[in-house]
Amino acid sequence: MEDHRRWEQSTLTNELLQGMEAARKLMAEFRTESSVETRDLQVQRILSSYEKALLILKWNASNSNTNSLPKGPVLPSLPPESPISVNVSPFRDDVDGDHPELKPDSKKRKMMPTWMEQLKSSSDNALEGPQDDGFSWRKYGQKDILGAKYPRSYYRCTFRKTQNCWATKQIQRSDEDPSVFDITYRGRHTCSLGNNAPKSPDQQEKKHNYGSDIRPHEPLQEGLVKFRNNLSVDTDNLKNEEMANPFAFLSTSSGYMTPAESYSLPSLALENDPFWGNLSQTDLLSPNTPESHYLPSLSFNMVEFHGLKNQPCSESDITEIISANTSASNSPILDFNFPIDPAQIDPNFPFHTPGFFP
DNA sequence: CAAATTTGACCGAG
DNA sequence: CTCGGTCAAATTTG
Repeated sequence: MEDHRRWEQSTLTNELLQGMEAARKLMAEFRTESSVETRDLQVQRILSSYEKALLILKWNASNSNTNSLPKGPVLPSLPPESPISVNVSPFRDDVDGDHPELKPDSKKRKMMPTWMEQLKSSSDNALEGPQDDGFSWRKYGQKDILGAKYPRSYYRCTFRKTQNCWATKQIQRSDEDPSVFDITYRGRHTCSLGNNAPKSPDQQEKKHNYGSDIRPHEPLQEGLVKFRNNLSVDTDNLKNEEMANPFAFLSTSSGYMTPAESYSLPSLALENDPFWGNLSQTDLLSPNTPESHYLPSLSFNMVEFHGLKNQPCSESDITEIISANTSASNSPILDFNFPIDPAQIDPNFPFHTPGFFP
């Protein structure tokens, strides 16, 4: 409780400060003749910071009187004008108190933290599938799923062998909207990527073949083409970078910080700040990155399962939650469920600003 | 050549 | 048996 307050306080302050900082930089950059990308980056940061701050405030307000433990997809409304649609709902985590990371035996596999996100590619990427999420995955299977139109792809962390990282994910194209991908993550990253370890750029993998499921299958093309037509695309320079951020597990405090800040941070490699660790360092911090791809996606919707110990869910529960969320994706819901310790300041939600087009 | 993907076989759960 | 998930040999990629 107290922890929460302190956490909120510092996060809020932090976000606002960052927003201000970014705004200043932006101003400076407008004077000089800086690149569009740099400006975008700054704007991105500003928006992100303010959004986070707002969310925190919202959440705080709606939660101040009730108990601090939210359960389920309950969060009162966010500002309706908010372009973001984030939905976080608890699911499960490692429940047994032992050391799960070490041996995710087939049995325990089910007990791994699992969460799901649903994201929509911009029309540019509609055929490609979701963009790189900052990790490197190796596809190990593909299955046709019973009532589903599109096959499901199975990925595991590239470093499973070398670093004993057992994170996996599944990607499945949505039936009704081919540009929407349901991504289910399972297990945390324990690899260097997940640990926010500095990583040589050349090691950074970029190409993902999510689109491969489009190949030997049937009328996909036609549906996609149609979709393309429906969406006017002028978003040429817009690369959609989504970020699945299981922030309930997050522990570090990097993220949308200024490069200086990020670098100076000790970057506590606590199991789970995979996303922000990577993104902030590899993507955000290096203007020389060929692709500047953290521009807003058209829509982003994440469902996160975090597992309350006293509230075990079954697989069927999951799907229920998911579909529920899916259908309600227009009403942004946020359910923070942080077992966070106050020292961890900046969980850095992957909020985007889909409405923003320069 | 190594590393990533493809794809049918395999396996366990139900 | 079916289904979803994984394995692993063959193939592709770079």
